[in-house]
Amino acid sequence: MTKTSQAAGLHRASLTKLHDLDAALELMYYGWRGMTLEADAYLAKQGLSRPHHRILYVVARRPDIAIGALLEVLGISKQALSRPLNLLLERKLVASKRAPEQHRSKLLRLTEAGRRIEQRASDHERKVLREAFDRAGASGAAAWMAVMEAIADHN
Amino acid sequence: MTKTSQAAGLHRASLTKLHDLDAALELMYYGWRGMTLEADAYLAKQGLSRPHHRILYVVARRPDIAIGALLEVLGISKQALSRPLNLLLERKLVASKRAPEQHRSKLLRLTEAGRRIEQRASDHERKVLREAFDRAGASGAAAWMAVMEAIADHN
DNA sequence: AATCTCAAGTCAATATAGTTGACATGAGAT
DNA sequence: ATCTCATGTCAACTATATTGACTTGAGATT
Repeated sequence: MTKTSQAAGLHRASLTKLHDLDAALELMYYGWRGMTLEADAYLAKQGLSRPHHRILYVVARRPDIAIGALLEVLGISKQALSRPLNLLLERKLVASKRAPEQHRSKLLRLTEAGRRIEQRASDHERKVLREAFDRAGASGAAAWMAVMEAIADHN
Repeated sequence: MTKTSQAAGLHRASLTKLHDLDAALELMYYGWRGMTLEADAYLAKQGLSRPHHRILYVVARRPDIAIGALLEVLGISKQALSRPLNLLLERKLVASKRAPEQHRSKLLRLTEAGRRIEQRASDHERKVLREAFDRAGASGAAAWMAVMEAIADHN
């Protein structure tokens, strides 16, 4: 977890392009890495990682989400959720309470500390995007969004 | 590996946006998923997965690459490389030979079968990109590339 | 010839992120 | 009383990675 290593050689290795879309394909790969690199380093310093961040991100945007709904949004099994979520509960980054009327479900919310960590981690990612959008201008940013939507929603 | 599951609930969950860049941030996540979904399904049918594809992709574009150089490009440890690479060698998707002069290093190349699988897997990814670029037009595609480069090289 | 170095390979232990299956619990609904 | 439903937990497993320690085989150096 120390990650002092050569940070995955990722200076966009110079590979021969066999197809005209190879450059775009590689950009998707390195783009993901570029966006998450600093956030991951910050999270690692907190003893957390990507799955913890995903939980924090979703709970921040859906306060009082039930565990079942969280599982659906994240698309993982409840057993896979339990470890990272329990860590977040232990560290009091997430708080849970029973629903007042629907006493069967447990509702999740971020604590102040959880909100702070979520915000800082996501800020690292948004900073990278903001700088890229600033360079590209408003029209470039809009075009990027349109292309990404087409890719994301493809089928 | 069967992945018959509900494919990770990934219909871009409707989350409240706390920041104006949240939408972009989520698009990066779902974009990666959208691009790789079909390729991963194809690879799984072949009993392979992402790390195998990364190896095939790099070796296809750097014929006669040595193992040490491959490790650098991939940014992983040799122990992490050995399992997937050995599988590819066993299945004769990758062939290795000793360098003629520099007999210490082992040079890797794709076989015909390896080339075919690499091409098909990457084709799935390129298809998604091509459709998105077609919708966005040449200027949209260029803008996307420019933004992605800024994100990838951010550092 | 003996030794040093270097690329590659392998063994063991560990971490993380996920899976499925089986079962327990506690509360509401019938 | 029992059924259902949301949650929680135990166990066994898989895949992908890590570090450390060591071997092997070939070339280079002394």
